[in-house]
Amino acid sequence: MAEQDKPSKRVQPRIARRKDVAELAQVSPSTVSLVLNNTPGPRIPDATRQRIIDAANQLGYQPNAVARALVTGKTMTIGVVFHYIGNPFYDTASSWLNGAWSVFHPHEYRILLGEGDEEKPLAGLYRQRGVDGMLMLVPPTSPEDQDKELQFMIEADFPCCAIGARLKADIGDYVDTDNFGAAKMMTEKLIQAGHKRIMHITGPHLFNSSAMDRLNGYKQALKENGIEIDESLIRYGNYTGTMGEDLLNEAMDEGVKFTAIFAANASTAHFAIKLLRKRGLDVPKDVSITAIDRPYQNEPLDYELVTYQQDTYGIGKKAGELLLERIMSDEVLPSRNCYVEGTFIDGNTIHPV
Amino acid sequence: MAEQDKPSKRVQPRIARRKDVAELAQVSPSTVSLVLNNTPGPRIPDATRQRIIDAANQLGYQPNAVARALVTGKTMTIGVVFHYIGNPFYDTASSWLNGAWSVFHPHEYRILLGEGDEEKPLAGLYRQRGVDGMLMLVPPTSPEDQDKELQFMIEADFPCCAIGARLKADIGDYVDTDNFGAAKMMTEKLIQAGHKRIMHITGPHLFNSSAMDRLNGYKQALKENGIEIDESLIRYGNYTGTMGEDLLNEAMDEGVKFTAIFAANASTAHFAIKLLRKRGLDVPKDVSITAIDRPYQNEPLDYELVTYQQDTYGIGKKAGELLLERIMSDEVLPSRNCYVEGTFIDGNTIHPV
DNA sequence: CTGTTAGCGCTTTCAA
DNA sequence: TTGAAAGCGCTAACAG
Repeated sequence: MAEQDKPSKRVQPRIARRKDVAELAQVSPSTVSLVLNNTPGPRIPDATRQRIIDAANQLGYQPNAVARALVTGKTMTIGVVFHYIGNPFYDTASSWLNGAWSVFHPHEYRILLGEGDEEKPLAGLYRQRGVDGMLMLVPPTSPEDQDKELQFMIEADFPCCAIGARLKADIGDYVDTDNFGAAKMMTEKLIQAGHKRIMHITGPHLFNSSAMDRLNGYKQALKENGIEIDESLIRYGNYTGTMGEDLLNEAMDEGVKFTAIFAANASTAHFAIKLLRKRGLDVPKDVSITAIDRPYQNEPLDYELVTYQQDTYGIGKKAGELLLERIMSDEVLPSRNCYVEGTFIDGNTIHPV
Repeated sequence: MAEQDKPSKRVQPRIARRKDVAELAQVSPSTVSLVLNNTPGPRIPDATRQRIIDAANQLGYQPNAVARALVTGKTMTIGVVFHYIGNPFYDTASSWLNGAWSVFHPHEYRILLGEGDEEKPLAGLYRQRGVDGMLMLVPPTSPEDQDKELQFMIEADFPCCAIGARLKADIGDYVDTDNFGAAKMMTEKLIQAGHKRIMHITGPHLFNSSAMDRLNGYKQALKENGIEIDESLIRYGNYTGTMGEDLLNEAMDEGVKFTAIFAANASTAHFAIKLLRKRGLDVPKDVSITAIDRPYQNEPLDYELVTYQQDTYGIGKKAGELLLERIMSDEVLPSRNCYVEGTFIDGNTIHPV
């Protein structure tokens, strides 16, 4: 009675506690835990066991996760952090999350959405909320951008996994598309069609490892095929279509000659195609184009981009698996880089030279 | 020393506790709380205060949210539940979430992603994880589908807010587009262009209140304009384009005559347009079309749909605000239905009859 | 087999 | 002005 008398205007039907179950089942609270948690050691007779289970059901009892977390030190919560973007949710993020969700949900882990804060993206989730592991979506590539909290977590062997950009070498897990390989492949598609003057419009290669890898894959393809790298053909963009459009416009104004473009992503390719057409060129007759990822596919386009489709769901799933494994393991696992295979999508944006 | 000796192979740099701060600052643990929480009553002298703050900074101390939650009863966590869908994340969900995030984040509330489970979508978040409030995305409309947990929460005056479909009348808050008004408007656009035989391809009106409201808005528009409702013109779909396509195909095979279509959403409209063209009809010359929401706008379409664009970000934000207000308030607030205004988008899919 | 006990880290009276 | 102590609900030894 007395304990219900906190002066609150909300009169809530009290959520059943362990004690309530114990009283109803005529046992002590710890026995309730023993039974409901299926604790291995002690053997509770079936009669008692059943009494407790019935009581729990009757009261709709579910153990308070907060109290449990306090004593076990595990919150059964995975932090998901989106680095350095204003909006924490965007389209591919959904499918990464779906993949991760699919592995965590069955294990009773829940996803807590991170700070989304440039200042302290990790501190809160790790130190305050006590998440059991962390999934970092597109963290910054360069070491100096990786904050002290990350450093602290790494030294603590805290389970974490990066997606979409790797951390410093050999630190934590990393799951992504093989951006190097994909870029190399998509460049080679153009080379195989006879192209030699291939422009590459990059992503933000200084801040994002996927953009860097794609750039390197492009270069490698040229090298292996005896094509000299011409810096005037490399235009440093940032994955946004409008930026890519401007860069291409600039290059064309400069009179740079090229017969093909490998665009770092679909949006860049899309805007490039728009611009080329605006300037009276035909795709692929005059300029062939490949890229990575597809334009949003629910809507019809009047071209079919030759591209490499990332498996974002698969990446999220794999990342979840690695992270879960790391969380489950008592040992400190070595860092793992893991590439999830995507799909080559053929189309009509390549024309033999 | 002894307390570090738990047999774990992970040697973590210990996260600083309140006690550590207290020792470093030469005060008692409770004084640390007093200072760091800015507790109103006691006046700690500035010297002590500063010593504590310095110590906290030096150790990177941040209060353990789990322990705090256990004693305060507030987890500073908002549960977000996606009802009855396999994948908890999808495109519009992102923008709802972004809106909600924008209000919760500054108040230190974090978002915990819900069960996504048809069995017990609410129980875990509410009873186990102890979230302070719940945002329900597209919950089922019909009372019998609203589970017992929801009933329990309602009786407990637990703060919750539905988005995208309302709960039973006058229970909890509800934020959405004014689907009735929007549907009425989009139907009237067709009527104003002289159309009288207007087909409506609905959403899942039995399970989703937005679909139901749109259907009613359509009917109301006809009524107010003296047009008799012809049941053969109402085709009961489920918001998916393919379903809409089949229904339209069926209707046309039956020889139903119509000069316009009000589609319940953009996907339905899109597939309808595709089908009409396939069957040799021109949009809008032969059939005019309006809908609600726009097709994915980053890609070019060869039509511009006359439609009503929902403000999903705004809806999420408003829902967050109502929920936060409810959480903050000691009193039990009355239920509120709140409509967030969208935008009429003109296009070229209406042709005067 | 089951109950008692000692915390997990914190907030919050209440004393000193 | 500060510290001591109780307790949030639970787990996990350890007794009995």
